[in-house]
Amino acid sequence: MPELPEVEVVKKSLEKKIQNLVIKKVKIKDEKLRYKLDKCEFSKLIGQKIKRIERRSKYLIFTINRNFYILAHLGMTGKFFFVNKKKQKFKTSFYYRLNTKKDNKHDKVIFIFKKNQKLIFNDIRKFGFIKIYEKKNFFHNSHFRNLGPEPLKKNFNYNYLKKYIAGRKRSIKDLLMDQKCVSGLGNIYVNEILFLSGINPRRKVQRLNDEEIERIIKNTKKILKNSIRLGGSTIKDFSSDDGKKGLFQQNFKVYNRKGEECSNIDCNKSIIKTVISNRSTFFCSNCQK
DNA sequence: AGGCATGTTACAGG
DNA sequence: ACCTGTAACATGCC
Repeated sequence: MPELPEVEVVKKSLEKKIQNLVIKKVKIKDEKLRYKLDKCEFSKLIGQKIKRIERRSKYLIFTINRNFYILAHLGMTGKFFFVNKKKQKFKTSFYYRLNTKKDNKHDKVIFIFKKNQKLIFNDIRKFGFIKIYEKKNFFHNSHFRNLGPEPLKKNFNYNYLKKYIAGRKRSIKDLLMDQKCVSGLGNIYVNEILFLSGINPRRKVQRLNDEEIERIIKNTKKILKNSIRLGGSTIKDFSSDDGKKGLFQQNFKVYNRKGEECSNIDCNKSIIKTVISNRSTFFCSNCQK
């Protein structure tokens, strides 16, 4: 699920459901995630209230009673489920039937609240993590130390990117995926941003002109906002039955569209797939120079 | 069977 | 010390 828009959608959805709930119990079903889960650390949360949830880059931050923080990252396949009093199970904003067999196979952590309400962290590929921090240790944690600006904030702007590019020789695709430059973008959205900007993903950053840098900034914000509005992207199709799954994938112009005709009106070339910085890269060689 | 998948980071070499 | 590229992590799907 997990580039900035998806994490933002999860945040908004969870916020409504678990804010001010008191953690009665924590069950660790499988301690093997990117970082091994520590049962002792999690037991400190019992009796504490979840005050609020925030997002930084692709990380979720749960503030617990002003004493602790929970830091979570979804990796490639991490998900949160909420089970309410009526045993209805929700995946972020997507409604799920309970007990659809294998959907609990990769449950890792279950937080239990009053009236048997639950928050479940589930992760198939185990690239995600959940860590507990005491407040005093949280702000200089290793995950945040090297993060660049939030792409939707004002400090991600022309002047910033122009300065960042100076002296670097990488491709623009590589740069936008680097969390030190700007934090929260991933492979899908970078492909889409460069298509909308008409810039070839292999282009070296030192060869971008001022107008192109400005265009990249504007289009980054535009695509992220639009995706959040549509509930993010859902690549594998889930059996949701309230129609509220993420819809942005229907707006993909290049990602996963190898061989399809370019969506620009006056272009009949087909989308090319290649590899840049170890990741699948899609673009139109006619529209992206 | 083999290749590929929305991410991060440790490490090597320049 | 900084910059860049590669491999590794784990599981499922096509």
